Amino acid sequence: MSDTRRKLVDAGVKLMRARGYNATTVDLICADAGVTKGGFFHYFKSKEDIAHAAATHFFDEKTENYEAAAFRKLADPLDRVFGRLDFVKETMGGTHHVTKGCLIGVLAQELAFTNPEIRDMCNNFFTRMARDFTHELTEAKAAHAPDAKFDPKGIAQMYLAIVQGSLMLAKIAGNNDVLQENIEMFRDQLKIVFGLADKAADKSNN
Amino acid sequence: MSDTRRKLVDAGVKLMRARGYNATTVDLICADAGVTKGGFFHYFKSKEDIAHAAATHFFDEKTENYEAAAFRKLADPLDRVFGRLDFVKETMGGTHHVTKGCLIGVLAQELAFTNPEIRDMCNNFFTRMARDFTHELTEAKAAHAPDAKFDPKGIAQMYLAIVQGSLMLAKIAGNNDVLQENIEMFRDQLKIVFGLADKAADKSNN
DNA sequence: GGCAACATACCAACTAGTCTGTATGTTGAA
DNA sequence: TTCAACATACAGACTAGTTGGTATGTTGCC
Repeated sequence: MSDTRRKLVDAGVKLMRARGYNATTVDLICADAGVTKGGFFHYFKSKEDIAHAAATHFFDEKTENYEAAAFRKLADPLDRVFGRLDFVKETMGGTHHVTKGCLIGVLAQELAFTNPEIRDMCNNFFTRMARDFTHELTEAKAAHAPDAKFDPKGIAQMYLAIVQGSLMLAKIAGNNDVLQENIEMFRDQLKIVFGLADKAADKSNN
Repeated sequence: MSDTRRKLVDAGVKLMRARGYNATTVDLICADAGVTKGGFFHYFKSKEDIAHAAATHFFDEKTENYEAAAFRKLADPLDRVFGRLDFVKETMGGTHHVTKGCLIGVLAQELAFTNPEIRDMCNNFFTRMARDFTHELTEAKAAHAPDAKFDPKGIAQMYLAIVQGSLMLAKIAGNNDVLQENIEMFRDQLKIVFGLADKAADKSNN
């Protein structure tokens, strides 16, 4: 694919992630990418067009990273479930690296009521994220807790909400502690749900 | 206080909640409030000024609603903890009423990296929300599970993230199911943490 | 020479904020 | 009581700058 197009998409991801959709102007994207307006509109028919491309690229890249991650190759599906949590903790930023947030989340918050196309795209991405985790939870349940009554889909939705909510709070607070702590709490919850915790109340940190 | 000013604040809350900060123009607020530009700039020195006023009004109103809610009068702090969850489920929309989202969350997502003043204000509001719930959890712990090792502050942060994340997902999905389900899952988690669940794995819904 | 891949100049609409004007109080001294 | 002096609460035209998008080049490769 064209190098210019990629530069524009990268700039779009970077800027919209930090500034949202409306505050990211076409000129700003052009400047950041080192491309002129003519170049921009050669590849994208509108600003909304590059938002789609940027979100899709962002999602695809994250998906590829997940597919390629070490935890994906673990034999036991439950190890993959917990491995995912470690992976998120690492990639979404160690304690000293503040998260840049999730582009899908930013677009979703800003455009949910004003741009149906982008809203639907975000909903689609979120649905796919949840579905992916649901599959893994379902396998893990079949292998380790077939009689448990929890709903893998519900857990996956919960996980998505926790990550998205924590990313926002981390962004606002200026550090990743909330994200790290909440993932650990979710891990404890998962352990309980899978019957891996001896004493429930002893598992929370601090 | 001036009726005109209140109309402007109400319009600001309504519009920014739905459209975010940047897509809400001063003219739009004026039109919605039935006030002219001169009137607007008589009461607010800038657009950012009304965003502060709108967010503050939104937060104060929510806070008052919480203070006045029936669950606040329950004698047992643990009843108040669970009562809060019921209250949120009711007020944030029954199944057929789609949430309009949280103004603080919208402003936070959009302006976290571009407007330090508004970011700090949002962080302040979130901190106060978490602190309020932390107090109640601390009391409940002292009364019902003094030996449990869970951290009330961590639980409160988790709750905040779940609510904010779920509100976003509900907005995007166009219905409140995620919010309702996630609050129920959080309730189950709380029960376990407080030692109220007989069998951990049986408590998740569905 | 023809077409893709840009570059440059430009435009109409919009946007936050200003400016001048005016109607309606309020106040305080004669 | 009255009236000048001043304050408050708007109204609405205006401006300087911005924005998404277009129209028209130019350039280099097949």
